[in-house]
Amino acid sequence: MDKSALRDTAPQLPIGELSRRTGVNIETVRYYEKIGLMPAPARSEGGHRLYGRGHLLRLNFVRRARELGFTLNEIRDLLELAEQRDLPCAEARVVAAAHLGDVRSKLAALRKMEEVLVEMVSRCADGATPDCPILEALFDSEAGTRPVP
Amino acid sequence: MDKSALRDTAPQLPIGELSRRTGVNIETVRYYEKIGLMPAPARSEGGHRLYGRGHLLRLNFVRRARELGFTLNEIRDLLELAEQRDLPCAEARVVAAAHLGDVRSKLAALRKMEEVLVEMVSRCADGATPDCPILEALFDSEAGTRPVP
DNA sequence: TCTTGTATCTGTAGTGACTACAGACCCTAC
DNA sequence: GTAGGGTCTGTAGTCACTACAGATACAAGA
Repeated sequence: MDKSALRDTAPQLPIGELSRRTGVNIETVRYYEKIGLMPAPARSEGGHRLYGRGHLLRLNFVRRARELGFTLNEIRDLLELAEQRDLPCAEARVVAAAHLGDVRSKLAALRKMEEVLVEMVSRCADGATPDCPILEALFDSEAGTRPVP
Repeated sequence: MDKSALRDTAPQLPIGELSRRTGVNIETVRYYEKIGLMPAPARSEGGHRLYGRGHLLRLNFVRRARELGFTLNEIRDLLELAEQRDLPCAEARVVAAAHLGDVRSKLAALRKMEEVLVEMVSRCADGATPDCPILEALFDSEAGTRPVP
């Protein structure tokens, strides 16, 4: 891919078109501009934003990275790397690997949650037990209580 | 468990002690009071909050439910159920089962993310490729693009 | 050219679940 | 009485948007 295409900002698309082509909400596009994630585009005489191919590429990048759970700050870093010419790869790998670590700990936490919830719901299978095991489990102050030092 | 203990609000513990015993941050305790998740406790002459056993039970409930990923609104519902005497179980089960559904879809999404990230990071194994496959993958506007209707 | 309907503009405020202050006040132990 | 904690209120910040109000621009048809 030719990264210099990122710099192609020849005014062409209004914001609605950009939004439709990228699947990113109009308000979100403006928000990205406000926080400096998207460069300010050219404007029509009346003040409407006009985007170029570079904006399209960049916004697609952002969307895909968001879908993968990268934070906007991580994406900012990745975009900066993408604009450099010399070996950004090692650094991009660091960002991606760190993020993979995050994803994996979230996965582990969610798997535990799932386990406990399945156990709760199944213990309460008929939904007519007098003392609800779900509420009991949540009230049980022993389980999962932080040790008092 | 005797749920009427929830109503035991005889003033005993200052907020710091409650915080230590439940593992919930002091600021968070005050926040829960502000949004009506915790009932306002008694006060000392000087205006310091004094909590009873009911508050302790309730806050432990909230913490455990948060650890399981319930939202504060879901927890509000569960607490209301817990305070009713007649068969709240079926309803608690509905809340828990819906939440289990949420957890499972988050799990599925995270597993997909993990898969893609692993693939990205491994393709970039040496970190010295001239065209970084991580950045390429993010720029690739075909993959994952919303179909234009 | 005028009108109509849609697109876009700016700016502000709200979401959830907290966290982080500032500046004042209280409480306990020595 | 004083030193050092603990606690008070209120406000603002976080993240990543989303929702609105009220004004203005633009494109297509009559």
